[in-house]
Amino acid sequence: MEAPNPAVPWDRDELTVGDLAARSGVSVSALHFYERKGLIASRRTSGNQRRYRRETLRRVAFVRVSQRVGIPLADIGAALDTLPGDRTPTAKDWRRISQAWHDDLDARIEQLSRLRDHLTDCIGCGCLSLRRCALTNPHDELAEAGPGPRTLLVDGLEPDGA
Amino acid sequence: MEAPNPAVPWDRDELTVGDLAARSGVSVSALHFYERKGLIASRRTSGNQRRYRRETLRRVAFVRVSQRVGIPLADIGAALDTLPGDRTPTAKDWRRISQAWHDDLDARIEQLSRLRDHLTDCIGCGCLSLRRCALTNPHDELAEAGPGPRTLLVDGLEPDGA
DNA sequence: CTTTAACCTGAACCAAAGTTGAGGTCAATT
DNA sequence: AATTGACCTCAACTTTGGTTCAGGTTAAAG
Repeated sequence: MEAPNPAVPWDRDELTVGDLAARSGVSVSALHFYERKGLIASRRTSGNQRRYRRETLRRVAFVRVSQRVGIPLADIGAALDTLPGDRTPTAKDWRRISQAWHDDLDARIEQLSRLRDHLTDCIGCGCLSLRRCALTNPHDELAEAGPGPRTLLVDGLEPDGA
Repeated sequence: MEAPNPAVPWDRDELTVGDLAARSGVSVSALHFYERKGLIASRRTSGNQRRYRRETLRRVAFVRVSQRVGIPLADIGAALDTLPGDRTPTAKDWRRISQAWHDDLDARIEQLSRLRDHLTDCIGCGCLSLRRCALTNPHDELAEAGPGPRTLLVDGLEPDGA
């Protein structure tokens, strides 16, 4: 049993979407979604079913790890696009694209730490006064993405009876 | 000029939505939105226009600061709901509810730091192997909110030719 | 008194990251 | 051959934090 059978319609090195879901822990619908977004790819059987290369497992793992780091799917896709298309990515390839996330994490940790320290100041002085508090004043840009809701304008506020 | 005029239709301690927008830096549409969500409140003039108490400025400032910290509006609203309804909140009140964000930031910074260090491990070993890598294995729960995409299940993966 | 700026409501729309459901096909087992 | 479970597509729906638009009212200034 389990002898290599060249007649099976798909190499047992290929995974069905259900296999991939079970082994990656990602739902089938999410895998379809990732594929629509170009994060993973499949070939189709004669019956139009997806077959994934084993390598895809690693890609999905990378996607999930990256999401935990807080990277949006679009950026993850861009990183995956820098992997070589002509050969299976090596450990070195993965190391390279992971390094970007590491740097990103460093930066975000530092921003959050600064934010926390400012918050401590503000708690200390009890202010939350728009004019004085650095927190309301995002001169250091943080989270300035998306359809922005205007910048905070902050002057002329102090005589706040409340 | 500027003598206290008791006949003006609204106390100059009240702000129109435009005033509040200008002074807080938040758009009018966002203020409407915050009001629908119960984060701020207004009285209405006879002509159905909003008038905000000056105190509202501080609430809006708190909302924006909290958003920078990464707190969702619903949680901000819940925090604001713990402020006294019968009197104007004091500096001590603001300090109290800000403290929660500080603790939250601390926790998130620590989680991100752990994540970064795990990532360093994984970069070091080049693995991203689902079985070995702690990153893919969110036993320490992080970002497990929302309609969750199942937990990662991770065993039986190693013989990955890719 | 008229004009204009600011205000009102409600509905529709945006992105992200999927989920859910309907209606239909494929494949493996009995 | 029939059944069952896994698969397919497409469309609609979810949440968060708003923005934009249409159509109509109010208020302040000239």
